[in-house]
Amino acid sequence: METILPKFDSVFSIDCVIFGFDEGELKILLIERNVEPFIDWWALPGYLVEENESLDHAAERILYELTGLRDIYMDQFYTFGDVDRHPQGRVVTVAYYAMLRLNGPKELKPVTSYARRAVWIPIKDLPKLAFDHAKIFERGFLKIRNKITYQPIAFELLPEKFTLTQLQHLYEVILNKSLDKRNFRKKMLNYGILKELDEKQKGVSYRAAKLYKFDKRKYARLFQKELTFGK
Amino acid sequence: METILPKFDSVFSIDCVIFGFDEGELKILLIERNVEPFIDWWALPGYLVEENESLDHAAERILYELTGLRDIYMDQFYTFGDVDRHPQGRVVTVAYYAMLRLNGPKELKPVTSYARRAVWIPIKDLPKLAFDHAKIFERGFLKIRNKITYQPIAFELLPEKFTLTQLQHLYEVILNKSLDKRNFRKKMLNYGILKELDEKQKGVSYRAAKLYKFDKRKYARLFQKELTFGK
DNA sequence: AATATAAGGTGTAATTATTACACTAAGTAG
DNA sequence: CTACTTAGTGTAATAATTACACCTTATATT
Repeated sequence: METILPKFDSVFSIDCVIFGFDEGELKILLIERNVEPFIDWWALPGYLVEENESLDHAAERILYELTGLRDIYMDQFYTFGDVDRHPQGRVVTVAYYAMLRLNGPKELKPVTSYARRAVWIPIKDLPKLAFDHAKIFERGFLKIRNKITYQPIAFELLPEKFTLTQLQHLYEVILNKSLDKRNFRKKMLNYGILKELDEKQKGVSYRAAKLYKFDKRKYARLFQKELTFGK
Repeated sequence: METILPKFDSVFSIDCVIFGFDEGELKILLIERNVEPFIDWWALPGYLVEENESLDHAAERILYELTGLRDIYMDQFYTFGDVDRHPQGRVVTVAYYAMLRLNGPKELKPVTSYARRAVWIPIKDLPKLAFDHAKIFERGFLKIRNKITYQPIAFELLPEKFTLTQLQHLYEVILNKSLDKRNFRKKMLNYGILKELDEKQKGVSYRAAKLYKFDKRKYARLFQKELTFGK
């Protein structure tokens, strides 16, 4: 590995692809930058790693500063280190994704100096992004699309109580294909990681669906098992 | 992301888990360190990233310096950034794995200053490793174990021409379980990514097995498809 | 009260993939 | 020519995946 430190000025940052599911759409949280470079551009939330924090800690901090939320499922997925990815010098960035239950406001007032505001934006109409953030987003999205086929991470995006139709819809949005209702239910219920509640949906203008809860204990058992989806 | 650079002295490095398959064993390439810290310890090959090279380039360079080989399949798998992982300061390291056809000598004379020598060591008897390299190895190994179940990366480890038994043995070593010969062959041949040759093994003191070649064209088609293994 | 609307909820048969399992064939060495 | 060692092969049972359509239930409307 390494010998005499440091060799040249370098710095690393964290960037986060924060997914949320709302109004039947998959969204990510973007910030409007307040500082140069790329001032006024949309960007992924991210910032430099502090001197005395681990990468994971930095990722959690950045998420907290934007959303006020802690203890969110985050996963590191790739590190981007092209020489010219930052116009002001060498910055290597470690990318994380997170999945959030969306229920708060659509626009957040972040408690950071570098972002004017943070907004949930549907992934199907993302604006141009600063730096190489479009590439980072792409890779993060690919990651969760793969992951969802063998690990039920989708639950992180749903409210605590949800209907099977909501769950299916989320899968469809992430996988970008439609699934067969009967097969989907059969498969999901077979996993045994859903707890059927004695409750039904409220406030809908049609037949209310049963609500389900995600069973974390049983989920843990399935953790490493591969699950796939067909049509 | 980032604003005014840099904030503090920091540096990043690459560490490589380089797999090879030889004498029926899965091995990795370790170096004996020539410099402080951890002088005389075994470590994963790795070094600081240069000012004007990308991460991928640095990984390839490090591999080249050790083995003289270029154009090897390498994949970034995780970045380790605990504050205290390096005794001399903050070093974030980006880890790559590589897979190599092993046919050269078992000990290499690396053309680097920081390594006294490089040796292929079976993963089942790894020595204590410098820094957090044991953790890095573990994660890399886990990665290829998962990956091999859905992508035929195993071919990178075999000679150009190989027998089905050799291939099966490699799978067994990586997955750490024995597989059924008939099922394994059926499945492998079904993928259609093997080309049967008109050649047989030479120099064995028993019935010689047919040799196969890996068909890269067809492999590319299967690339994203998931393949799993049972017993 | 009757009707329309909209989503909820359900089963089966066909196909495909996975698993378990044991013997004969072929070549080499003595 | 015999013994040894690995190569090579098929089938039946089980499990998983797919394709596919109708009735039910709650609400809203008249």
